[in-house]
This record gives sequence, C-alpha cells and structure tokens, in this order.
Amino acid sequence: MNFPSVNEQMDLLRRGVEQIVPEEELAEKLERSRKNAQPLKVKLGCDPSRPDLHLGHAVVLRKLRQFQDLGHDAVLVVGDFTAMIGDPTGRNKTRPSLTLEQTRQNGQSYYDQATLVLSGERLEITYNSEWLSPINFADLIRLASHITVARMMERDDFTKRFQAGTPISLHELLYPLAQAYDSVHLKADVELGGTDQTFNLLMARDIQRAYGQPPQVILTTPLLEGTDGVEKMSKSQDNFIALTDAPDQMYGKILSIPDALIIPYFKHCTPMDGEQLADIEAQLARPEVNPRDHKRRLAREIIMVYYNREAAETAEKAFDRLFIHKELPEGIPEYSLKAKEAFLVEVLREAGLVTSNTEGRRLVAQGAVRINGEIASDPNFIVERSKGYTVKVGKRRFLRIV
RNA sequence: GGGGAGAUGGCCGAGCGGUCAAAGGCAGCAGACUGUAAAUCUGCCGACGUAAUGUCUACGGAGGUUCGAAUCCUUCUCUCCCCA
Repeated sequence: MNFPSVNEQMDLLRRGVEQIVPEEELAEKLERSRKNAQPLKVKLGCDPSRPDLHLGHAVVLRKLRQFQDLGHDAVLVVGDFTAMIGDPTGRNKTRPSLTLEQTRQNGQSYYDQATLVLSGERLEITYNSEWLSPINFADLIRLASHITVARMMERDDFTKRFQAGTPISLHELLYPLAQAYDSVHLKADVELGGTDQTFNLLMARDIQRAYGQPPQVILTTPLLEGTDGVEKMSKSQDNFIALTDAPDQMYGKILSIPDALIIPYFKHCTPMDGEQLADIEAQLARPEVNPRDHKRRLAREIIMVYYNREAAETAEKAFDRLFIHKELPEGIPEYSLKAKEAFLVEVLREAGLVTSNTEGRRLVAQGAVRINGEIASDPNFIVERSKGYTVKVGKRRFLRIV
C-alpha cells in the first residue's frame, strides 16, 4: 500500500477541521503507518436513533472519506447499545428504546446514506451491542473506576445541567464510558466527531491508556449551522438539508439560507479549497456583487456533490420557473376524486397538503390558496370530478385534482 | 431518613374555583416587502364545524369535592432544593 507523504496527508486532513488533539501524535501515527504499510483505523460513531443524514453529518463523513482516499480504514460504529442510554448531548431526555431489529434497520439505512459520501471500500460497519452487551457488572465497575466524578463533570453540558438543576440520570454518565470503550475494543487510532463530541472522544484516550493501549488521536469538525442560520443543523429543528433530498428540494433550501452561511457552506459542503474560498469571499465583499448569484452557485455545487451537473442545472431551471417566473412546477402530485364532488379543504387534507380541515380553512381565509391561479376565498369550495383543478397552497404546495 | 418546592399547548412560561382552548415569548404557517435571503410589518397558530354565546379533547396519572376545577382535596408517578 502506498501512502502519500505525511505532510501531504496532514495538509489535507487539517483542512476544515476544528481541532486535532494532539496534532503531533497524528503525524507520528501517519509516519508509522506509512513505514509499516499499515493503514490507520479511523472510527466514527453514529446514532441509530436518528438515521436521517443531512449536510451537517456530511461534514464529518467527508473528513472520513479523506482518510479512506488516503488509504486508511474507516469503521462506522452504530451505537445500537448506547442508543439505550440516549446521548446526553441531545436535549431529549427520553428516547424511545429501539428494538434490535430497528437498530439494524436504521444502521443499514445509515450505511446506505453514508456511502453517498463514503467509499464502500475500506469501510467496515459494526454494532457496539456486539461487545457492550456481554459486559457484566464487574467489568463495568472496573471500567468506571478509571474515571473520577470530577473528571466526568468537566463535561460542559453536565456542568450546565447540574447548575441549572435539570436532572442528570446516573446512567447518562455511562455514555461517554461506553463510547470510550468502543475505541478500546476496536483499538482505534483516530476518532472523528463533531465538536460537541469532544469530551466523549477525549474520554476514550484516558480509557485506552488505562487498558494499556496507545490513545487515539481525535479530530473534531465544526457543527454546521442549519438553514435558519442560527441553530445547528438538525432534524428536530427542521433546518436541515437531507443527503437524500431531491435536487429541487436541495436547491430551494440552499437558496433560502442567510447570506452569512454562504462561505461556511462552501467550505464544509463542497470540495472548494482554500484559494477558491478566498476568491468567493473577496467577491462577496464587493458591494456590486449580488450574494444571490453566489448562493445559486453554491446550490449547484452541493447538488453536484450528491447528484451531478445535469441535476443541478435542472433544479436551477425548475426553481427559476417556479419562483422567478411564478409558473407551475413539473410533476405536480395528482389526486383523483373518489366521489363526484368534495370539499376542497378535505381534499387538501387527504392529499396531505394541510394537516387538518381547520388549517385548510385558515389558509383559505388568509388568501393563501389559489385555484387555477385565482385566489380561493370560499372555505367551502366544492370541487367536482373531471373538471380539473390546479391548486396552490402557500408558496410551494401544489396539487392537481382530477 | 426529615423538610420544602414543583409538573401547564412543539419549547419556555403566566394563570391558582367560573368570563380559560388557557396571558406573554420562541418556534411554525400565511400575507406584504425581497434575492423564496436577512430585517420589518400584518394575520393565524388543538380538533370538528357553513356558522354560532356550538361540540369534543386538553393543563403529569387515577379518584373525589362542587351547579362548575388547570385552579380545592386524596392518592400515585416523576423532578428540583435544603437538612441529615
């Protein structure tokens, strides 16, 4: 196996990374791996309770991909066992405990989505129930004995919650230990994670040492802000762009991000290098440049990462038609009336455009519903079969009634 | 082990016997404006209902008092604080 030079590897790996702890150790590990022609084992944990991946996840996945491209081995650890604890980083205290079957399904789905970014080669997927489940109480005591309460409470969100008086269950303290033990079991050389994982990743270093292993190097990637520009991208905030979003959806979502996110998104979601980024940044600084044009480019670039150039161009055209020229999009879902006639509002609800009849009425009252281009003002409008209607609700919900 | 406080809509948080589908804020949705940006302004924001001073469901769970309870009582579950 031929690895690029250590300097070359470091240059690439450092890019877009928040922190490498400790950097010299990574260089040493790369050096040794090169000398012995032995790839590094790079670990990334994934949460099987939320199997929907978005651009935020892609930041760290892309970093892992770089390791793969350099010739190292990626290990995805599906935290099916730790999911029973629920990562205390999340605010949700109670997570529905998943059955083994569900975690396997989610794990598979995670894998399918992750390979949109990762290479299928040099990729291993593991489930931590495999080694955590057989651990007995004595093992657990031994494991826990290596860490003091004070050390555990250093973790930012534990401290905060403790001070704020919000409950911390004892088992939550075990989460970092469990995750750390994963690294021991796998003999990980490197572990990747978002900056919110820093504590957990560092914990593994201590535990690995306690078990007589060389500690892993940790590499953290920034948390990408969501489309609202305020909160971190997450499904629960509904500010995400899913990896599996259709090109049209991606395009629309990207164009609605605040301007301040243009650079971060270019940086973390596209293959642009430092020079190209600087160039875009310089252009955006000029008053005569409309940020929208760069946003359009950003949208195309991101779509090209997950689809291809044609898809990007098609999405852009569809967008222009819909929002700039205010024409109808292609592929409007159709709904065939079962009865001879029906209340429009009920049809909308059945078609999933609104969640309740009340919401539908409300929207009609607000002038948000158009029938064949005309604002519908009658909440009791009745649609008749075979008349054919094109209905628009709000800006982006369409339905063709036949 | 003892004492005290608390659990309200997606979240935060007011209410403390009727006028409460529950103030206010955030989030969300819609309209205006625009670059589907941000900011701003306006309206909406449990369900059902053509509409109503209408019906149903809802203030941790279960009972009870009352003409009437988010509000009072009993009990259960959960949480926080102080003392030991």
